[in-house]
Amino acid sequence: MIKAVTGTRDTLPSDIPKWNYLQSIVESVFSRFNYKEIRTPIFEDTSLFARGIGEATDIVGKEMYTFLDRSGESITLRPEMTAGAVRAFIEHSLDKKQNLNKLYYMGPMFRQERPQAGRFRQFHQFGAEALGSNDPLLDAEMIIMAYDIFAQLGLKNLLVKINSLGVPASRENYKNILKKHLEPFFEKLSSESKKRVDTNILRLFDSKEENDRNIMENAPLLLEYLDEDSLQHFEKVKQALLASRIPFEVDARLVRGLDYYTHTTFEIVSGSVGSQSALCGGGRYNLLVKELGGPDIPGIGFAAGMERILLACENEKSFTLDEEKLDLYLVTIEKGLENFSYNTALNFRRNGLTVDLDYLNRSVKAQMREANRTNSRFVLLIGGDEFARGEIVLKNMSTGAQKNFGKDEYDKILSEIKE
RNA sequence: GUGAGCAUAGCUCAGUCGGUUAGAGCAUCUGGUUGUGGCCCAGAAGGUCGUGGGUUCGAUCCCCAUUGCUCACCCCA
Repeated sequence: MIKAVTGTRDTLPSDIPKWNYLQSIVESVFSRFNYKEIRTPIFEDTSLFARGIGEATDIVGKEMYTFLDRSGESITLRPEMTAGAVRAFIEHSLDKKQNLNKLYYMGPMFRQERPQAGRFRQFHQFGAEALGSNDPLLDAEMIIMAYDIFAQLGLKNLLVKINSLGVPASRENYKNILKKHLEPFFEKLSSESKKRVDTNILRLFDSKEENDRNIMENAPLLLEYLDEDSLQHFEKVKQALLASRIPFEVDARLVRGLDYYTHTTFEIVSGSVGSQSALCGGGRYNLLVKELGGPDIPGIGFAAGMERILLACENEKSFTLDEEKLDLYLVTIEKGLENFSYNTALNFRRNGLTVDLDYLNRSVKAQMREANRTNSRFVLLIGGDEFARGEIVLKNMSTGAQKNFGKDEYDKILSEIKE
């Protein structure tokens, strides 16, 4: 048997309603904040991600689905959306059309990792990007939108964490201070952390090694070394969050994995999923647009993992959806009337009802069971004495009451069903 | 890439201290009025016990390998 490739999943008809529900909430929240949807290709030139996300990151280093196409181009399935959105923004000079572009997206992403609870190789994200303003209110807006979406889904067990990485100058300065501080402890660090001292020293705060954690416990924090502008920016973000009544905490150890972040970074984690608990993450990236060959324009964005969100919703039973119902099921009692039933069904379908009927030549009992199984509100019985008199019988499946109609009285039947 | 656990019917799982016809619940199908659902009752269908090899008179059960899944690490949404 051929099965879905490792880390990919089928979304079966029974799964679709909750996905649609999630998507409808995402769309409604984003559009109320006046974000416009953007769709970009699922694959891009490999160099876009190498430059945009950063060569040193795990995503680029070991997780991308990269291949040569038939003409020898190196192609990569998008592992995240920001790089593609920014590429499109630059390519179409969106900054020339309006000063601030507020964009959102939804779609599949690809990373070749070992699957785990809440992690897949093809997974889905929604997210937003605001390009063209350094206003801290936009930083807060991202967090508010994400939080509002989660809240509308009924999620409870959430924690908003924010931090600031400042600007490159103060960050470089701080990195040197941190490096000096760690020198006496260097030999005690885990081997992974030793490598990171040179490549990405901030990530040492992320280490789960007991020993590393102890060492980092007393390390100086970046927040203490931010320049004045960065501190003010961060302060305004916090004020906006306070005003929005979203609970948050400053986590000076929150360091995000992508190279392009400046100033604000944030993450919302759920206590209701497994160890992959980040439902969304994002931050400001004032250098990325320029890095990708565009104008010197600031940006901020976030991305949220839809599988993780739905997992949290299921574990918390945070919402329930109505059962899917049919308006009408046609039961043909008598052989030879199949065409009449079929055409009658078609007529009601064209009048906006959700209608089905038997295609398996089954007994009346089996047809009734099918009507029940599909949660049909009404059944139309076709055949027998009534049909010989020119009538068909409408049965209300919740009350069991039956009513006769002339077999051409579609309008009467329609209004009976619609009320 | 590393580690651990699991693999029996469509689904969720029993079970065999190695022995002949491998079970349950749910789901499916048929019947219980010649033309009426849900509940109930009766019955049916459905499994080469993940795959390959080994041990044995005999393996679904023990051993080895392999594949897949799950969870965790790394990292991330």
